[in-house]
Amino acid sequence: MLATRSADLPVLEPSHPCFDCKVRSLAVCGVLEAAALRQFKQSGITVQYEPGETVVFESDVAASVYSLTAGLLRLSKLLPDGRRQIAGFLFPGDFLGITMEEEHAFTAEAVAPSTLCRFPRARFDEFVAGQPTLESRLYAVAAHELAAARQQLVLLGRKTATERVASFLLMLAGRCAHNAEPDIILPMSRVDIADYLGLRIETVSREITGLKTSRVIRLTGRQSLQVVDRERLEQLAEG
Amino acid sequence: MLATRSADLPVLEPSHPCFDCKVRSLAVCGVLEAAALRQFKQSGITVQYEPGETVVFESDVAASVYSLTAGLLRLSKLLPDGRRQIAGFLFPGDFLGITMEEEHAFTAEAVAPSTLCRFPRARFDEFVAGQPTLESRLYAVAAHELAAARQQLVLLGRKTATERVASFLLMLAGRCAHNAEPDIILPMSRVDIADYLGLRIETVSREITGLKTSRVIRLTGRQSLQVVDRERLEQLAEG
DNA sequence: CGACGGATTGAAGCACCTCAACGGGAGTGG
DNA sequence: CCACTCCCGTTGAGGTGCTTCAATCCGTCG
Repeated sequence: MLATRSADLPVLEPSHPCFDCKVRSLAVCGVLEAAALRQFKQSGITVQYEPGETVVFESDVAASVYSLTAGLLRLSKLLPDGRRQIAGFLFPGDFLGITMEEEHAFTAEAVAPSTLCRFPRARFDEFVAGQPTLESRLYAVAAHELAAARQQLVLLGRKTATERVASFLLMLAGRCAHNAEPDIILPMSRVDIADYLGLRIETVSREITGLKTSRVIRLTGRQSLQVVDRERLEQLAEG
Repeated sequence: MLATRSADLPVLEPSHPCFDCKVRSLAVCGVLEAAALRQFKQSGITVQYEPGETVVFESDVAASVYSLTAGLLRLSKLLPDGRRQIAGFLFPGDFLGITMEEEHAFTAEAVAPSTLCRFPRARFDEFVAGQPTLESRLYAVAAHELAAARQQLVLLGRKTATERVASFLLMLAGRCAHNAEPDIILPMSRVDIADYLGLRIETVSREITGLKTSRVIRLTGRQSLQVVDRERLEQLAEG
């Protein structure tokens, strides 16, 4: 697990700019001491985006990096004829801006209303250079993202529609595991799910209906469902 | 480009253990000074693998990291029923072992006869902690791999068979660009190509035949070909 | 209420897969 | 030197899983 153990998290004064942050233990900031964190936070600002708004655009100069504190982003790429692939979703605590290139390779858009801490890239790099723990934390985040992306390669290259949807629901279930309520929330539209799984929305819809019909899941709303037979769902996800 | 500019490469004594290394400028080692490099090299050994041999196995404990100096590796994952996805190929200069997990997530096997420098993970991590330039170089490598993996997500999720094969040939062409001869070498079998592109070998074969028939490429051997109409190939790759 | 956007359902098409046969170069052995 | 085999790649014919196109449903909002 990437999250810093809470025992390691320095306690902050109520006056600290990050005092209220709910994702500090998850975010890269979690490795910083109170003083360093204050300095870090002061070099950035908080920004908000509404659903559908673009945070960074593919081929934009990568002038800033971001830490997502609330909401949900999607990372996507568009082919010339309009086909779209979503490379991943960013959840609170995730970092946006892992690149050594001049330009962003993917577009980042808000799926839900989102709050981010934005840092000028130059200032960020400079700060990182003086904070070895932050640097190695960034490496860990990059390694983690790389493993996730490669796992997704297996899904897109070799899994059937049923396996893809089952894998996706399990991934979301993992994300929701900390919740008290048993519902899995689908914060994104069917179009986003389809573009993430390399399917069409009709296929996603049919697969979800199929899982419902075979009593593996139960729909509790258009954006929420419950896993009835977790074991079966895991079997389906692996083929 | 990730390669260290040759102007930055320290000149080595003929007695230096890395004097003969052909990929130092490409590998992570490229950022080390002669003395540090000597110390680094001494903490590892050189190992050889023949085609088909396994370097690391999926779910093996990640006890070592490697730098590939010659040959070709494939990173792959097997589903329970035998379906296989290749997540990527490692070329000389590439680094094997970007992970913060205890276990490897993918199997690494030799495609061609391969030579690697192997370092015990603990010793490696320790060394890296004392070499900030190496640490940031590793981050750059991870970021680069991440971008490549996400690019491959687009290919697997949204591209047609023709587009996949065309993209693949262009990738190889880029790898061979430094060569004097105009031939693109396909160092891996059709099976490997198919498992990398999320296709069947029959489909790969048909697509290559199609490109040959439409005079976009010319076959100069089973493992080599020439690009006749580069522009057309690029159009085909993008849809 | 009607209109709208997102989701579902249905029917037909097609890109790629599956299964099967064939080809051709490399190695082997007589 | 040719015959044989093996392995890998190619080609062909038929099947299928997902897509495409189209209609319908349903919750939301004016």
